[in-house]
Amino acid sequence: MTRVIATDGRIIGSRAKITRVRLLEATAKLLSENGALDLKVIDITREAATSPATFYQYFTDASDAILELAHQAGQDALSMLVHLDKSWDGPAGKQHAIAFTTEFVAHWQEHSAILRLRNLQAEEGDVAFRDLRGKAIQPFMKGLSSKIEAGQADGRISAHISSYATAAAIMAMLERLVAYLPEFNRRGVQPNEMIETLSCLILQILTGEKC
Amino acid sequence: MTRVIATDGRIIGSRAKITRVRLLEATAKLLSENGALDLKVIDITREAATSPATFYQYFTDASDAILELAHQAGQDALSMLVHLDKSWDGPAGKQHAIAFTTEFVAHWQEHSAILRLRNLQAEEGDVAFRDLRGKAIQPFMKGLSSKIEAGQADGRISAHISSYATAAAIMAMLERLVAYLPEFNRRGVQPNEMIETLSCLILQILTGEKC
DNA sequence: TGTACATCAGTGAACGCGCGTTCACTGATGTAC
DNA sequence: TGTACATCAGTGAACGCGCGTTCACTGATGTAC
Repeated sequence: MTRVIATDGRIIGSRAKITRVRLLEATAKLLSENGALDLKVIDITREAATSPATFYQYFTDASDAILELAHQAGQDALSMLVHLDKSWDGPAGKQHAIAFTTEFVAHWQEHSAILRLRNLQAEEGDVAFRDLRGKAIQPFMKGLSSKIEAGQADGRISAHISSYATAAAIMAMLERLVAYLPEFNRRGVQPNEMIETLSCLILQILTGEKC
Repeated sequence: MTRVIATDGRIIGSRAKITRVRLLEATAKLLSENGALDLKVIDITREAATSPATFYQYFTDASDAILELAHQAGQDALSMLVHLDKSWDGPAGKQHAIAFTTEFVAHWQEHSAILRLRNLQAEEGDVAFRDLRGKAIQPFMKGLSSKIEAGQADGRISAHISSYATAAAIMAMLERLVAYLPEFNRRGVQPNEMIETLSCLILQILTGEKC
């Protein structure tokens, strides 16, 4: 994934890789501190203590760097898929649901600035971001919808709902609920209470069992 | 809400109001066509066939206009609250759920560019947008959580989940699922199928009944 | 182990564009009599 | 009903800033012998 050639055709060695990473880190930092609307290449290079010309050796523009960050965030999410591979039936289901939810929420909290921007760009029609998002979400959608389909085959879940739409609804809940966390804080709802509730809902949707 | 005084202290008459509306419409149009990242005051005035100086008579800057649009969108959402005032118990519940879901989704589709941006700004810490969003969401949260609390009082819903977190989860689902609609299209999931599924899930969460 | 050369990596400094913003002005509309 | 004046509304044109982007250059590192 990491390109081996700079934008001007130079071959990138180990030293250059470090600089590139520094630029990416600076981008991520500014993104979460100041938001997407005033991200500037010049600020990134200031933050990374380098020069604008250097930035353009590694990225064609700011959105190129963001795309890379979004890609990395997507990769980082894959590890939690193990929780979807297991069966959530029976008493152990709750533990899996909680583990999955906890990790998903933590992942979104950690990468919130980038994931938010990725989604915004995707929704505004940027093809590169849309593809990236599609690929990042696909394994989750698959894991969730196969659980629903299994439940439908067993008759535990109503057969006339769309497994794909249901999986999307769960993803929507997970992705978006992180935005409510600061509000939860203000209202005195504890994070673990929120995780607990969310896990319950997801488990209920996926297995048809109340919890 | 609509201010009666221009930024330079002039009193705004009926003619000026029309110009102001034209500027707002132009802002909304550009926002949904080109996205938030390259919205420019100069483009807004070009679109509205007026001059930059005129824009600054009515708004202090672009985000001032967006704030106003977001406010209007919030007002526009209030009408669907009637569906939450009714009881969703019994066989009629499904109809109310579908009506509510349908209107909510339609509302988000209509104002997606602005609501998306409002939420982004709110999450990135802009106080004005956060307040606006808080106020817009509040009646929905209240309507949903009181349904949940009623269900908990009846014993139909587990008592150890947070009604607030559950309400937020439903809002999250509703708000975010609109982003999946284009993907649904591509996969051949019909919009009404999605509404149906979403209504089922919400009804199940709110009443504890499978549907 | 040292020297010469090739290649990798970084950047100073400048250019130019386009946007945000404002001011001083013109034009349009309303109102008093 | 017309005229004079006050007020509302709109804008041309300019300023200046700051950002994106590039080029030609210097400096650092690696490698051959």
